[in-house]
Amino acid sequence: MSAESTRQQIIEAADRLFYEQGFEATSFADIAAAVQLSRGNFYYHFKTKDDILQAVIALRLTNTGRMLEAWEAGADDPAERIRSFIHILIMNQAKIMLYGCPVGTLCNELSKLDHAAKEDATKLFTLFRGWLARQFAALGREADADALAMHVLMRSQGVATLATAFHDDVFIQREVEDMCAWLEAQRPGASRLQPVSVPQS
Amino acid sequence: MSAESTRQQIIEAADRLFYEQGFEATSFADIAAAVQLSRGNFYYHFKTKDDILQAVIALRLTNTGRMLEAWEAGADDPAERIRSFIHILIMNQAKIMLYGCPVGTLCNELSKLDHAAKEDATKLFTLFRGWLARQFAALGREADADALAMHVLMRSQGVATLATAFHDDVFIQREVEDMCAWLEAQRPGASRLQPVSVPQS
DNA sequence: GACTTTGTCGGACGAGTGTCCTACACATTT
DNA sequence: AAATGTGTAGGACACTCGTCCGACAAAGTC
Repeated sequence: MSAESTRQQIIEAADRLFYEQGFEATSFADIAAAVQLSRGNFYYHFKTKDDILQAVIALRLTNTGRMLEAWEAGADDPAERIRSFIHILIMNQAKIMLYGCPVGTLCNELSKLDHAAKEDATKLFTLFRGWLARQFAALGREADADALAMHVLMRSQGVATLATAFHDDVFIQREVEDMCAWLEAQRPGASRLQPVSVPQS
Repeated sequence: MSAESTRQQIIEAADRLFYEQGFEATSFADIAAAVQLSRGNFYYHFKTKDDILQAVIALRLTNTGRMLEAWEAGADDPAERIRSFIHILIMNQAKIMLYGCPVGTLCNELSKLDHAAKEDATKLFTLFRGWLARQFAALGREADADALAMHVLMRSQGVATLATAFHDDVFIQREVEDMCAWLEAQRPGASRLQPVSVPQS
């Protein structure tokens, strides 16, 4: 097998395992078993575990960028694009209830470990943040686009954390709908007075 | 030193270290060093690491219960009590920006480890959830009290996660204010039409 | 055919892990 | 003074960890 494709397989397996088990709890042996390689052979592709982490973060940055481009190509209305973001909570519902948000949980773990790559992991958030802010600006909210972006990001993180703890898909559904209602209320054309945004039970 | 007080010291040190470093990343040796005990001596007080985790969760449940009682005693207005909850984001700002929410990060970690104690950790959330729901019910929102409680919990978790990633105290301040504005709008007496709830930048 | 490169294998390394045991200092009781 | 019980110390244990090495097979190059 070519070195490049083996390397890619390793990164993808590590990506999945870091998500499902966490970075520290995933050992070289785990990844090696997943791609059916000897543990020692790893050294040929990655000198250290941190190298794998860097590669995984780079992969996630690439994939995330592609996803954002696809959402942008898929809709002209900025609000519709933001809804695409919100709905990953539902699309990835099952995995989120098991393992949480891949970005949030990784950032949390690396922060606790005081790991050198924690700033790199935060770049994943920054990518979403910038994209969301651009959508809100396109929606006519240039002045507070970044604050609105952080608000959406905040909600998605909160939903993911509680969904993991309570395994409650009804909760996810309800909060996604509430988030979409909030989003509609952010259009500059919308009335200053809005229906009270309440999670319906 | 009495066994009871040594045991208590161990639990408190473990509580802090589990929060700051995470459960798995904290070793017996770390806790032993923190309370200046020999590592081997630990076995006298705790048979396994999981026992310490159980004790830490029990301690947190007790402390949380006490805190909730204090908030209840400190204000008659349910909204004021809920604000007490919201403001822990500001009171613990510094620690949250470093280590996140003690409850959320623990639940996330234990979920990934598929640890037996993950349900016990979730009880910490359940404690807050029930208390918040009772406050919303007292506010006159019996019908959707639990959904509102989850909504507040969700927001606090989201704020904590992003605060850890971005180390942004202005963001925390802004979201706390937005949350308090949202809270006021939940009073049954409040107009059906509300000012658009927007995080101010 | 000889030689180099590439990718893989099995295993060794030192360190650190959770767990567990024995020995001992001290206080209390008999 | 002797015996007992409590809390601590130090280290052994079996194991896993990340890291790293030397050997080797397959492929390509001269």
